[in-house]
Amino acid sequence: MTTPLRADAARNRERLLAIARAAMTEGDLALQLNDIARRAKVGVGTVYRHFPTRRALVEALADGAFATLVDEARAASRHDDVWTGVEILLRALLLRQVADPAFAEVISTGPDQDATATTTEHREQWSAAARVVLERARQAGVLRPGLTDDDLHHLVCGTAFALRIGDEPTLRIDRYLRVLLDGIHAAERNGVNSGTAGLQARRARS
Amino acid sequence: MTTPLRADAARNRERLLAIARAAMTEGDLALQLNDIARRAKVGVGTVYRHFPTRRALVEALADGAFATLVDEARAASRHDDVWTGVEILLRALLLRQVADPAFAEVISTGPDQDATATTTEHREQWSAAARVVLERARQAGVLRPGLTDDDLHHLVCGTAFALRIGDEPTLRIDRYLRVLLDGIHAAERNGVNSGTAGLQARRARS
DNA sequence: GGCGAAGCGGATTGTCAATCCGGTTAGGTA
DNA sequence: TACCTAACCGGATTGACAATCCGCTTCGCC
Repeated sequence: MTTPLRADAARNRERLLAIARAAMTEGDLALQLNDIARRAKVGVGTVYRHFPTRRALVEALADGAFATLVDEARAASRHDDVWTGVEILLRALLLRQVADPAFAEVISTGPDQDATATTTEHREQWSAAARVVLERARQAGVLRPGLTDDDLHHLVCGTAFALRIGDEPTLRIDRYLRVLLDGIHAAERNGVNSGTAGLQARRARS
Repeated sequence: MTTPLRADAARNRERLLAIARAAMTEGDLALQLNDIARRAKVGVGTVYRHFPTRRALVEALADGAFATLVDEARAASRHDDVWTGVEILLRALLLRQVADPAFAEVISTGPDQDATATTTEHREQWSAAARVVLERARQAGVLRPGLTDDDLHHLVCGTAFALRIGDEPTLRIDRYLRVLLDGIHAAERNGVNSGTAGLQARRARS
């Protein structure tokens, strides 16, 4: 489909990615493309040829993390315990975001027009794998009713955002994740499978 | 302390705020100051005199909502039922953010150097009022142990973020809030006050 | 070692933030 | 009313950055 990159081009591409990753990791979320070019000792044109837009660069940075996540999601769907599968799934989605700011940016914004083919594909693979895990959980009645796949996706992204505010995100991961998991677990309330009843009862009170 | 504004200055200030609010409400989160100036038929200089930085303008926009929130927090601390107080408190924090993007931006970023005096004061009043509600809840044992005031603040901001992703935020407010509230409620798990034990047991499993 | 396609660089244009200062106006005083 | 000055206004200007464009260079195949 795409002719393989010429040697020098491939070299430059890697160099740019490496430098962009470094910049982003050390906190420069703005990722000024001119700046990246200068640091990479490369013309601006080269940057824009490889990554026509800032978003394209960020997506390229996120590719690795995204692929890993898809694997983790598939592994989660194979886990014996249904609920544990959900925990693994959501924890993976959260950890990837904490570890990789570029990935966090991509995953917590809607699918973009003119997104990379790779990213689009990853996105589909991810939601397919996640759907399996979550649907299993719904069948087993361990997932709070009324929550869509998208809801869960958003809530995890929200949790990642919560971690980004304030210091020492990594120390708070488990705490926040626990809150989320308990919030979306059905069986935790009123003994067994309370289903919608529990939700309504509580809602009426507030 | 500050000499009262001259008539024309006050007029301009109000006009700028009105236009900025309109711009932000209709989705222009970038808030380009030159653009605001043009729309208000005013020189750029005027904008920068009143609001030395973009952040200052956003804070000014958020002032009203922030004041309201402080009132709501104080009301929550006077509520008979301790847990209901918590629900009211966090729901108010969430609703204000959904309703007012400027406020959302201010509240979900750390206290800024060179922040407005008003904003700083609001921030203090808010955390004082919130502290009362949350401390009461801790005493009563209805709040999950191990969560600081800041944690709760962050989690609500995260929930607001989750709502901003995707369509129809308002329709999802109750659902997401319910998840959060159940996640931070202690008494919901294992009958009564499970305390840290419940947390540890579940953590060990995952 | 020659050739054409692919890649490169950086000058350039356009946009917007932010500053600065000469001109204007409000509103108090006589 | 007429005057005065501190406060305020406007927009030209500077600077930073995004994004494009095109003449030159390099790769790698024949």
